[in-house]
Amino acid sequence: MFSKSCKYGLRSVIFIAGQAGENKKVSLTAVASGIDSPQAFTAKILQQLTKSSIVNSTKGPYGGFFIRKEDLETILLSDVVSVFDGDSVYTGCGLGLSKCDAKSPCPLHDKFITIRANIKVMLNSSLAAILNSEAEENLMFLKR
Amino acid sequence: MFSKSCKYGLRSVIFIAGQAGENKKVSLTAVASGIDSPQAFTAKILQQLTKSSIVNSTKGPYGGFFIRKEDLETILLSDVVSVFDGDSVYTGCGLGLSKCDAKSPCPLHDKFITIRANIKVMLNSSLAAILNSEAEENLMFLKR
DNA sequence: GACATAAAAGACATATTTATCCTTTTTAAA
DNA sequence: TTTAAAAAGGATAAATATGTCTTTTATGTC
Ligand code: SF4
Ligand code: SF4
Repeated sequence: MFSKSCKYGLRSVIFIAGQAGENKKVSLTAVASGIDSPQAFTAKILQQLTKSSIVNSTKGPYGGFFIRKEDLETILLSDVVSVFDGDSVYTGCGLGLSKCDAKSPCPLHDKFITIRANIKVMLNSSLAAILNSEAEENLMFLKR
Repeated sequence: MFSKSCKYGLRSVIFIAGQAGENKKVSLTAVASGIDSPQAFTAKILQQLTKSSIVNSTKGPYGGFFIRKEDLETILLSDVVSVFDGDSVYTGCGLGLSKCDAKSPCPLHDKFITIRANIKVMLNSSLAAILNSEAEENLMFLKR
């Protein structure tokens, strides 16, 4: 469904967002251990996320990665996915065909449309929505 | 969604099934050009499909790949997918987590369940169903 | 049996994704 | 100003996916 990078990215963002309460910053080490991912690779993931300004960062002591509280509402999961996997989720064809032509659709057309619509709905969740759906600070699921 | 191998596999099977009317056999060349895929790689794909006895084959002159008419009803798209991508479609986790625990689900749990259910429905289509849904021999969509 | 044809099998090649390591730059605190 | 913490960047390595090529094996025709 999503690339591994994308999954780490989603988990990273959710983890960092979980700390956004007091504008707290988290270090690379904290993120990697918080989502149980390889640290060096996670560094690259976080770089991409900061370059696309989904997360912010400051260098030096007491620095780290963070997301501002007021941004939780506006950042959508789809924003994160598009950084890593582009729009393949929406345009990708179930049979690997290059064109999806609604006029002469393949036999799976309708079913694929449904699936894509579901995915779209899911990715339209804001970070705030994700966090609210869980009991306070219970982000343990990220480390499974 | 599916690996490239899997997509070639699906298209190959649908193409071969389309010829199953008269128990006709099709050569590798015919398949590759019929679904517009790299020939040498398609050979590998077809090997895997015969090894898992989804398609049959005979060597030598007048040989080729074929699917028996009576098997069109029983072969499901899910059979093909599982050859190439295993059960990752069903078990794979949207966040790349190793366990999906329904007791302490992640925030995306419900939405993912829905998506997976849709995929399951789609893959439950038999080859016969796929072929019937199209006007006779109009399998041009395979070459897009 | 000799020959031609077509798939099977395995060795080889390339591309992409995933992951690690090491150095440089920035920054805050002492 | 020195020092240490932390991200940024570049180079590289390992793993996987994708793709090609050559040889072997089976089978129908003559
Ligand atoms: S409907 Fe058919 S042609 Fe369109 S994207 Fe899906 S598989 Fe491809
Ligand atoms: S519901 Fe959550 S834990 Fe379960 S598979 Fe989906 S993302 Fe993973």
